[in-house]
Amino acid sequence: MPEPRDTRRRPARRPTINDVAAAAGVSRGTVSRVLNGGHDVSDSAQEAVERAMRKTGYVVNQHARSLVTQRSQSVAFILSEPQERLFEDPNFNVLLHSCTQALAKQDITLLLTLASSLEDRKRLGRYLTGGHVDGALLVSTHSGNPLIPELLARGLPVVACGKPLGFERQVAYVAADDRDGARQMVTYLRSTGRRRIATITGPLDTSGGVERLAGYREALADSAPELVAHGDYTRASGEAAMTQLLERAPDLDAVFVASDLMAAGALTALNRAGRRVPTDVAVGGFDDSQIATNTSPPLTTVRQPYPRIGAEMVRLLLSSIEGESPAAVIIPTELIARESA
Amino acid sequence: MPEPRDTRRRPARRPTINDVAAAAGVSRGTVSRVLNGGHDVSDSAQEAVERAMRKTGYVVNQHARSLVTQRSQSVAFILSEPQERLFEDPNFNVLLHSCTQALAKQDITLLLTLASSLEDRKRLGRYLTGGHVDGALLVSTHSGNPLIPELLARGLPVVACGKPLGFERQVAYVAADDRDGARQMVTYLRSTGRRRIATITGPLDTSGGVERLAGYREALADSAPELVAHGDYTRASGEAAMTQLLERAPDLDAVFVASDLMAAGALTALNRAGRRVPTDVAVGGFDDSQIATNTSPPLTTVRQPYPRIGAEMVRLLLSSIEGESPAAVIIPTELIARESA
DNA sequence: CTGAAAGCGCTTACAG
DNA sequence: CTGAAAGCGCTTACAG
Repeated sequence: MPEPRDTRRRPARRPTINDVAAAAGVSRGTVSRVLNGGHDVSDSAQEAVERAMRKTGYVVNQHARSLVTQRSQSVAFILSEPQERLFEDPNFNVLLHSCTQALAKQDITLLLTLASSLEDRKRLGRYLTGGHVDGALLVSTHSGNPLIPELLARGLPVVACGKPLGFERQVAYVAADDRDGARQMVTYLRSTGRRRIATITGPLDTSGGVERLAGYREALADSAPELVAHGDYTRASGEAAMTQLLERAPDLDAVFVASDLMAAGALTALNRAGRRVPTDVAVGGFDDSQIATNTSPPLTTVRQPYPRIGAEMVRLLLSSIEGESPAAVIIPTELIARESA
Repeated sequence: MPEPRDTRRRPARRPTINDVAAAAGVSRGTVSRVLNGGHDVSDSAQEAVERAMRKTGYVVNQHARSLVTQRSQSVAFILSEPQERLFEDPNFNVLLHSCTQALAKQDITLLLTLASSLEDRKRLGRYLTGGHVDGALLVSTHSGNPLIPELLARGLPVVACGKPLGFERQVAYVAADDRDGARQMVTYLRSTGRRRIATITGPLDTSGGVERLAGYREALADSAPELVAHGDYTRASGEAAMTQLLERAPDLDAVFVASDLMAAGALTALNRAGRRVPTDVAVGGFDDSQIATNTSPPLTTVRQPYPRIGAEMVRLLLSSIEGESPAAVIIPTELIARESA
């Protein structure tokens, strides 16, 4: 009969700074100095420590380090959206990428956290304020999100993408110039001779929803209520809103849609209704995401410079972690003309 | 002239266990016992501590706690894929969701980490082995992924989704029965009278790619090489592979595609080539993801039970954290007949 | 340039 | 049931 094997792994004791110090024949203080940039350390000591670290396979214990420095060297990227949206909307992808890049330069890890349900948000609040992260990037902020006041109360540095409605003064944020972008688009549509210009808005509890609608109204002498329909940034909502608009205002000759993804949905509805784009109806989007070039016809849209937005968010967050008070950065948008309008 | 305001926020000192102890008139030990389940604490002490915690706004410092318990109460969900795939493929979404659910029950936080570039993987390796997480869920594992040996060497508990090629014995994993699923599908296609059955495989450095191809071959008396084309699980690759197959074997009357997303791409190619599905060509997918019901026609496919896969992964990871040795779980698959075959 | 020492905020045997 | 004390693994003035 085979001897019963112990199936439990013995969790190997990790080498500590003491092991390294012993192996290198120096004090823990010197090892620590090497770990933290090697200032005030002689070449010979530096070398001995480095060799000892390799030999022992030393990896710093972040908890111990964080306990004294009060820094975790990581920040959270918080998506408080239903998970489906995260995966449907390429904007998140692009923003995530640019934030990761910007943080990597500072050797800070980005933790992606999802907070779809209320339950999730509670756990997340505890996690974030437990010292796990030095700050948070808040991505899609609907007004009434309970996470904001909680993080604020705990003093966690936060930077939002888009104006955080209700917290404009207290939370740093980076936003594209939504209002001006919408205005540019509508002005452009008018310049091409369109007269019955409808709009599909984003959710009105987000600044993107509110501001782009405001820009639309500003650019129009008179905006008829039947020309305004609402979406929630999903493709399906764009399709539904377009269908609705066609029923209410069959004579419309243009539509400004507050996101490319919704615009793609609107194209589907127009196509089904037999309207040609742009001959019968001109369509303008917003974002200039990857979608804009994949639709048929490709979308005329308003570019949100996400790489820059991400970089600015990171910059603001790091300075907020250093104690700077919350600032707002507004980044200009640009009209990109393609074939849909 | 207005007095220059100090724009720096004073980082408020967080209350510690000492503040709570003082406010409650007990020792730190007693506060700690309340924090850790309240065993061996009198009702009156318990109550006094709870009141003191509310009053002081106490939140436990996780670093201090982790330093002594050697546990972080969080695990990483590692996606070592280009970010685009994460966002394109709904499987990740579903798996992520089920893992989050399963972990939430244990009050463990899930950290989503992306490791697209080599640079990312290095940073991540450091992060993960620095004690930040108690274990890792490895999601899309191509053979040759350098993260696995690194995590292994550091003794971090790891569970993979799909057989981790090259590490089957050393890494716990959960996989659908890929081979049998493929066999079922091909057998089904034959049972409906198809004779020239092609396949579009997944990447051959993943177990899903290898095993589904093996199942396809097993179910066929003789498989001709011109009937096999390769994809990488993206939609575009499915479309390209189908185009290729139609050129090489214009007389094919069925195709088994190793993922629903690639199958959607294949449908596009078939449609463009004027082949009717399923009249001219039957198409079988794999996954039974959301895509399967959205294509036209809806896909006949093989269901991977992701909710169960996620739950099993979490179970294995937790027991691995407890010191259990790596196990493998194979979950049966099921044929779902719809209209494409 | 280097070491000894204090301290970060917790948990957990150990006595009582 | 409770307190005093040791210790988790680091960093950082402070002396020298």
